[in-house]
Amino acid sequence: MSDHRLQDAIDTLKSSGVRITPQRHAVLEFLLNAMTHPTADEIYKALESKFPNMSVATVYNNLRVFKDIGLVRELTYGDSSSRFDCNTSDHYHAICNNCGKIVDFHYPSLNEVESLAEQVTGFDVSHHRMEVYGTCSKCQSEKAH
Amino acid sequence: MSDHRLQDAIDTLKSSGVRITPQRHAVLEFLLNAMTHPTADEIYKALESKFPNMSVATVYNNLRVFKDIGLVRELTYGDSSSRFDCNTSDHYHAICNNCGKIVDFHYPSLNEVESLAEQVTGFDVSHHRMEVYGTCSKCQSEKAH
DNA sequence: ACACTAATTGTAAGCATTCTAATGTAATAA
DNA sequence: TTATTACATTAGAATGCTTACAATTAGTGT
Repeated sequence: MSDHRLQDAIDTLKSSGVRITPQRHAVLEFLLNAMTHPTADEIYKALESKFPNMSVATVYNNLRVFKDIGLVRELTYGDSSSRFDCNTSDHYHAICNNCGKIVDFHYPSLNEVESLAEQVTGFDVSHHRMEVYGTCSKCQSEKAH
Repeated sequence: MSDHRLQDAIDTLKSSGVRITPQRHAVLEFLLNAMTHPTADEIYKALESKFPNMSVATVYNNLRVFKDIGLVRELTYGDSSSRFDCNTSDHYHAICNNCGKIVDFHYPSLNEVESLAEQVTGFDVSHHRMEVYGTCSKCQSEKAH
């Protein structure tokens, strides 16, 4: 299932002239299989058993490469470190104020907002971002006690 | 005009048991009059002629106080430092990919999104955030040349 | 296999933000 | 008014994330 997405991503990289190194492959594979939206450090820690000599810089370098090519999105919330999301299909995020959990959800794209913003601000709008914040179901039930 | 908002803000602070110090007053006043969404450092630099001995920590401390009380919102974008917005009325932001300019715009609140997200994710949603990204009119005309 | 060039590594450096301990100051009650 | 108390400010150190750098290593096309 994700083999397909992985192969597609590798093809995209190759056609951009990017070399496929073992570390790069591992970071990409980890991101594609991740159910969460990991930080650079989480990726680094997850791969250090397989690549004991890998540098944090390598993780950051590769994330930047993936981002520039459009394979991953960088998510910046209030907390200190960025998170990375390789799901490039249109979706939004719900973020728990209590535990930080991030859940994806789908919603028809807000094209109207973009076009209204263009009229009002004079911008040439390329994309938008939206998140909802609240309490996840787990934290809700824990608070009930 | 902004005297009114300033006085309201001060009243809110007082009723929360927060003391009005000269530095605090200055940070608040600067934010209320700012047409932009300044960073902590921009506030610090803007006030250093009036308060040569003021510490950066004071700016951060006061911004946190204002934020906790709900007088300002912290905006975290991709760039390194947070920006602060004292316009608590419902509005959204358009951000220029080229020069970083931030322009406010109004749009009917996206309540539907919040309620759909609640159904799909099981979250108890408190609020949402949205931005559109693109090229501002100034950068558009500069690129034309 | 060779050569070319990009990628990785380890560490240092940069930057925004927070922490700490000492000092200062506003508000309150005696 | 004065003493007390709790909160604010200050300066600088410390933290944590991210990037820069120079040297080494290793893909890739021929």
